[in-house]
Amino acid sequence: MRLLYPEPMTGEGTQVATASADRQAIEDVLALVRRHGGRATPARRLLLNALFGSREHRSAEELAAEVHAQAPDVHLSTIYRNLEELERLGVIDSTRLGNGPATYHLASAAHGHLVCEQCGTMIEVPDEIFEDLVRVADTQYGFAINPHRFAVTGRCATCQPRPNQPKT
Amino acid sequence: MRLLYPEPMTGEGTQVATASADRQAIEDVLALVRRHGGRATPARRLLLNALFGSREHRSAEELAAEVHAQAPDVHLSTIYRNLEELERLGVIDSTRLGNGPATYHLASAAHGHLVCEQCGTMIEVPDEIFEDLVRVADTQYGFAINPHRFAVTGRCATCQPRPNQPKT
DNA sequence: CCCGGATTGACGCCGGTTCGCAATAGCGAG
DNA sequence: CTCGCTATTGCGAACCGGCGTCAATCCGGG
Repeated sequence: MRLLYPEPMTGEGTQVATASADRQAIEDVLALVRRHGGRATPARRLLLNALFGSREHRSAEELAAEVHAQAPDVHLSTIYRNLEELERLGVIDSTRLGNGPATYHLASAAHGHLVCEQCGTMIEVPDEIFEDLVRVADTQYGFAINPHRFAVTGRCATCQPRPNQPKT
Repeated sequence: MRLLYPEPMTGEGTQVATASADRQAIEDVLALVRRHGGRATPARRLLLNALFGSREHRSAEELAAEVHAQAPDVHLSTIYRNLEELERLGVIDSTRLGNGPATYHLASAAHGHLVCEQCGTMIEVPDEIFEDLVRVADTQYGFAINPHRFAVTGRCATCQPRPNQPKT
């Protein structure tokens, strides 16, 4: 009935252990959750573990898979509910890239996304490239752009309609 | 069994007739379709009618509803197939705003979109505000942005955290 | 007028996400 | 340590937009 918590030394063999710095960050997040009337549950911890474990973009299903590796009966809907909660608290960002599932990552690793509408390649870009757009949207429309929640679509370098063989 | 075609003078009473300029444009599109090996079908015409009828953004279902007003048995999947086809031919653009259904509009009415992630308000903006972003993405990443296919999310003027709430 | 291929309607499936409900379990108070 | 309140969970089914299959139907060039 217990031992659901990620114990300090679990990482034997295949499992990549969460770094201790992350471990601390996770506790901080849980403290934040508690401060907002929430509770620290195993599922929550495991999800945070997965989120902190690697900084990459992952879909709800992928995160669920990771959580399941340690607690197979955490339900998908629980994952979704916790992701929603964590997003409300500003801990993570969710981004909808193209038509596929939404992807989630820590808000601290914030950045924009360029997604090729042909091959699906995703390029992470620093927020600075949105500076001008942000400014114009603000001054002209009073609109505050959040560059982390949407994907900029277009064609990546290799998928562009080439001027076929311009200069041999 | 017949009379599915929008006859030249149908617009009596409640139905808003498609303007004759649009009527011409529709024929042009159909000519284009034919040139690409496609055919001019009643469903196609009605869908174009709906698209030209008003320049606003509409979802597949909304367009279907409009088509159904004149031909109730046009199937939704036919709408989707035709929308897809028309997009391939460059006649229309589809844009995914937020989580809802995709919206479609004539490519000739091309523009960008700012969507408030709180109230859902959508602001149409001229392509020019993307100029800088387009340039930077191109020079730095070789990425050719298409500003018509995605929505820029953020907070509209009325949904922004007010300045009288200094987050102390 | 005929024929082949484009198009259609019917139907059901799909992936991603959400909802309703009853059971479970944090955690602060006592 | 126990208790109780309520947040949270598991479960399953619903939901939603969209797409695939297939046989029947229609367009339109010859």
